[in-house]
Amino acid sequence: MKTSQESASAEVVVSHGPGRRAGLDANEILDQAIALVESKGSTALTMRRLAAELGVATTSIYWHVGNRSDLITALVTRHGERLAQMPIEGTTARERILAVARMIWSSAIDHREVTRLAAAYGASSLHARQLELAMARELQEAAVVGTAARDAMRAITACVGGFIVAVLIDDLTPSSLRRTSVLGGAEANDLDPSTLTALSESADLPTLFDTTLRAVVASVVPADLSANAYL
Amino acid sequence: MKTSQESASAEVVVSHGPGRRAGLDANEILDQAIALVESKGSTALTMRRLAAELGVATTSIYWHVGNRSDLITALVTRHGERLAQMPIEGTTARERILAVARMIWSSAIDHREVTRLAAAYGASSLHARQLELAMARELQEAAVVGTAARDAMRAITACVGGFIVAVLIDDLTPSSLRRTSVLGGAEANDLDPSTLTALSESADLPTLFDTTLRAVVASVVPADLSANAYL
DNA sequence: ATCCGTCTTGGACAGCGTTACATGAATTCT
DNA sequence: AGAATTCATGTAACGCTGTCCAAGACGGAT
Repeated sequence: MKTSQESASAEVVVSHGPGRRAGLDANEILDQAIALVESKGSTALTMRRLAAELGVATTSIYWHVGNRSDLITALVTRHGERLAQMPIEGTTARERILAVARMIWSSAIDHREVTRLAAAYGASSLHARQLELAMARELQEAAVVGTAARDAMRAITACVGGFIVAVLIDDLTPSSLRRTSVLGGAEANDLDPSTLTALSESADLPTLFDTTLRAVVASVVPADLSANAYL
Repeated sequence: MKTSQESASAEVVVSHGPGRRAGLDANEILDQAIALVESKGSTALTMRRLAAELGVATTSIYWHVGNRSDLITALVTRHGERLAQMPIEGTTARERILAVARMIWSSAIDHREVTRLAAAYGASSLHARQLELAMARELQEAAVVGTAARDAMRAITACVGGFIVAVLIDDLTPSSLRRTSVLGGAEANDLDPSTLTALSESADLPTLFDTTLRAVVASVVPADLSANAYL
């Protein structure tokens, strides 16, 4: 409704400059919002609290960044751009693709609150946008282009996302319905006792992530000098 | 707005049980809640709306099922028990495990609103509890027990969950930040044009799910008469 | 000095989960 | 029978949320 697009595209460089009014900047709001989310948790991001943290009336935020939807979208986009700075290591194509997957995974865990916020809002793909583009580049380097590249990316990112929510859920759930107790405390059916005890303990997700994604990448990206993609 | 005593008493005059008190049952509340979620969406489940739908004061729900947390937990559990009724088909162990994975996937999509609710509350593993137990049984049939079974289940369910949220997100996102437009509308960098156009179209997730999970299962479950689990 | 576009504000509205308290009905006890 | 106790429900309120509206305050242009 408001002319938020105009101010956003205008890229106001002079935030505190003398010519204009000294006041709020959209970027300043987003930075403060990111800091608030990362320090106090994703559920702590409320318009009133953010405004109070900025020493500003609540409605000022609406003027600068619009909706709460718009706020989160911009926040996630801005934060996602910070994530794609690290270089990608690895010699073979598969290794480099796996490295990007690992980067998505680890950065999501390092900034789990922002990740949670993005997930709750359905903007996870927006959050990992830059990193997914990096993956597309690496896929292209491995001679995977077109619809094959799209399918490969979709499969890899789906599995990566699954592992991410697995971790994020595990340290959030009220521990009475944790996966471990949910499955471990099952009625003694026809399962091996060693399996039951194993299910009551949590798995080593990082190595499990590595093993599984190696298999997924291998099934989608042809080995060097090989042709066929699907097993 | 308030349904006074007259209308409430006029409706509840008939008693559901002979000896005991007439009135609400916890199961009745849960069934109505499930119906409400599946018809009006996961965000429509609010204590007041559910109470209004039952023709009851809001606090009655608190008396019967407690918190909103408890309500959702019980709801998800109850709904999850309905899902594990279909038989599992397939001859080889891998096929049967894949069939269970496919069942989790398809039932989550068929009841996507309940799935969404469970995911938002972090109770997805509780939702799929019965089906995951079925998978544990099939793994045991394939001679995968103990920690290996736990790791296999964790890997498979993580990937399944990833694909589920991929679908659930895609038909919820406000289409301006859909994955397709998010990635397709990227700044024209060093990507193949065919890849860019492919990224702007949505993938065929069902077949992609099948291919990917086949690879994951194969990497975790040893083939018949074979020994090694990991590729 | 006036006007106007930019920015900021206080106050309201509807809705949410949750609780304290009161009230009525059914069962049980005396 | 009548009284006491448990069970089930209703009313009203608290604090919180996102959002909008009308009205101010400031700076530059006319």
